[in-house]
Amino acid sequence: MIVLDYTDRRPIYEQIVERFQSLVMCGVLEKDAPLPSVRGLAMELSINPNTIQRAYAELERRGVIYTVKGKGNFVADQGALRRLRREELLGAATVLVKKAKEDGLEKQEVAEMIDQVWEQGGGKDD
Amino acid sequence: MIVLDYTDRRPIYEQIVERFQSLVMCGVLEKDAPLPSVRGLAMELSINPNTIQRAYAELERRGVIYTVKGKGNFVADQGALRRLRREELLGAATVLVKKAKEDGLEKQEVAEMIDQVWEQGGGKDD
DNA sequence: CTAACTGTACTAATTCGCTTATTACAGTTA
DNA sequence: TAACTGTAATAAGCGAATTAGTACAGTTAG
Repeated sequence: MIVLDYTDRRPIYEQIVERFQSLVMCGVLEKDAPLPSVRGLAMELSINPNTIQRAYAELERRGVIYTVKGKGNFVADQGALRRLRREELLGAATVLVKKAKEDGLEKQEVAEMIDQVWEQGGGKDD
Repeated sequence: MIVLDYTDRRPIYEQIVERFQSLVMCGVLEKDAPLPSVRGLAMELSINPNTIQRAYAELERRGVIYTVKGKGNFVADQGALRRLRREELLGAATVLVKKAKEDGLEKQEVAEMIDQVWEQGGGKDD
């Protein structure tokens, strides 16, 4: 369910955060579904429990999951998550626009590029 | 010409690389234009010459600039660069589209988002 | 109650990449 | 020759990420 990419420059706790966020967002993990235990997942990934702990703490801070001491971590209500994803989407759009402007492209050109990627790109509606 | 952002998580040598790449890409720096000297730019930015050196080495590796020992660094022919930036731009667009599809958005909605970010975002044409 | 799970907290040590400091060498040019 | 250019190399410092280890607290099944 979780795969680490050690060639990725981002820290692994951040990869874990992103990964669970995606799993929740796309419906694989539904509301109140339990996440792997801190120690269990650490064992499975052959990393330190502290690192999992850090990832879970961040997920809770973002409102993606909630914690019950002694029981575990569970997927939270998705209201906050939708807002979060909206922000991420805006972030991605901002990156793209920034690059495009740096290169002196016109808005029209970016729109065409989006159009092209949308059609060809391996997405959900294929 | 070069501004460092210490709140940016990326290393400064990478910021310098990106910055010069943009300057070349948008035509501010044309073919064979000289770049600031290693020591000079280091002085101006109050950082170590080694860091500039590293950035210039990377720019040369990418084919954005070329070096003449004893004389300086100069902007290379832009053929390779255009292809490079095009790829980066496509990458950013792909990330955006992927996220959007994950969230079940329509192409139209993404276009509107781009439009909005384009207008409000502090960009080149303000 | 006990054992075996859960999460939480904290400190020390390590590792790794970025950056600095410093020195030295080599090519160019006025 | 003097004052620029780039290049190379080593040592040191720093900070973030990660590990290791220990301890404490809540839950649950036997």
